[in-house]
Amino acid sequence: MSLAPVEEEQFAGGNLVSTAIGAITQHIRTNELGPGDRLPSEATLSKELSVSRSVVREAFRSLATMRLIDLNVGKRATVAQLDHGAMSLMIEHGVHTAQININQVYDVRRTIEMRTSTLAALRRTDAEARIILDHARAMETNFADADKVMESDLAFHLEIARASKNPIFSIIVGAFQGVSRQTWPIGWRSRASDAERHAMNRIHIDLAEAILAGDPQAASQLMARHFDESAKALLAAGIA
Amino acid sequence: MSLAPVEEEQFAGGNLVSTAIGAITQHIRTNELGPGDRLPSEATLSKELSVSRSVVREAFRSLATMRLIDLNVGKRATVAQLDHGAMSLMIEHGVHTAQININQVYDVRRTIEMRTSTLAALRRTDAEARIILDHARAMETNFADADKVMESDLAFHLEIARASKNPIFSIIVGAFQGVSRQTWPIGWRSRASDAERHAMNRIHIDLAEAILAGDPQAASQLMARHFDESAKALLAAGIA
DNA sequence: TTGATAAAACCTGTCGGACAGGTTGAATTG
DNA sequence: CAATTCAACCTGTCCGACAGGTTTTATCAA
Repeated sequence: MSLAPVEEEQFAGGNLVSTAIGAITQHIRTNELGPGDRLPSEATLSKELSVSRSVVREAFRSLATMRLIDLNVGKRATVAQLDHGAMSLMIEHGVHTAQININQVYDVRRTIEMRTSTLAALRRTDAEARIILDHARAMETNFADADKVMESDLAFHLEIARASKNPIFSIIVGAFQGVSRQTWPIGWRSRASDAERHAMNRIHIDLAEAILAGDPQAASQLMARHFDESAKALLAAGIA
Repeated sequence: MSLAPVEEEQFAGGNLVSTAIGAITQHIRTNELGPGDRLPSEATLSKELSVSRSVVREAFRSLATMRLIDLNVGKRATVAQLDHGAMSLMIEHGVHTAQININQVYDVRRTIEMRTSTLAALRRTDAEARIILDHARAMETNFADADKVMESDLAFHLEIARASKNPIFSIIVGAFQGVSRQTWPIGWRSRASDAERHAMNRIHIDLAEAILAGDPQAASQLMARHFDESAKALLAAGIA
């Protein structure tokens, strides 16, 4: 329950905040805290670590930004549920600072999502299969409204990741949503005709049906085809 | 160059720190800053955003913890290079709070690394191929010292990711290193005999040679076999 | 003019204190 | 015993201060 003084922490990163972060994560582990469990107050940690409240605050805030903990006014900090927020920021930062390009994002997504569609076909509940199919159909229903099509598309991919029952996949797929929102309209516009756009929606529906039918092979193949086609569309738009 | 006052920021997350974080990332984007470029000082941002220095500090610290920026005493903050630090913390947090289990980690790694080995076989430089092979051989050379074997193993996988020339893969593979360090000894011990351990090393060498030979198919197959075998070893140890 | 040196200005890390609200739990009261 | 009230906590934000480390400027000598 008690935390070791700063001097004994192995998490040293030169500054006190790093050690505080180490102490807090250590606290979570040694006490086997889970999502929702409450952490010590800033004042308590401040005393136990012999550092100022500012240091503890910066540590807390850092962990909150990474979504490891939740902060609320008046309430104590709590252990947070996994969330793609931190990874989203990271990916977007990489793209905006020219350290990552769109093709690389597509390659990762293709790799990951071929797997999520396989797993979804094997593990999805009936309810999940229905939701996935609904999203696919919504894309066709709202064909005229590109924004709605995009949101359904994103929801479709995320729901497949959820149905894979592996939270890491959900996080990764979720992390790319921000970037995808920026490139999606380009791909949509760059398709030569409405026929091609309908064809894309068709693949989504076929994929949803493969998952509903519990056919992992077909699901995976369709996902691959979807990405290959999208990459081609993006290439046509000059994103290479 | 100038930052909008807090009131106009769309990044609102209820607290001022979130808006400051938004303003800073926005600044990086609109000014197209890249790794190494300097950011405004805390005092400057404090004035421009009309918030206290504490708020700016928490924002900076948060971004530094996520490795989006680098902080140094006396120096101004700079844009950072991509790094798996943040994702590592996230994954470890997920594992320690029972939101992620080891099988899920293995599934993601298998999925990702089948791809990195494919790409490495296609894109590796000769120097990279040699380094990968060296790591594989080091595992056999240091057979008696499990710790050294492990470090070579980890370096082997990370180098393959690097050779894939997609930084996102490097980040993801790197992010799992912390967790792997904890499970690796279990897998090593759980193998029935030294013969099995040598067999595992053999796969690594074969894989390195497939990458050197530029055979993506073989590389990918060997990586898959490696993970299937490791999963079996872990299963034998009761990690399921 | 130029190049080295010293000083000033700037910057971050940490501390302490202060106050406005929001939250929680305990004492009080009906 | 239940509802209410109040005191104790707690977080969000601000301000001021000071110890070092860093960068720029100014000075001075060659």
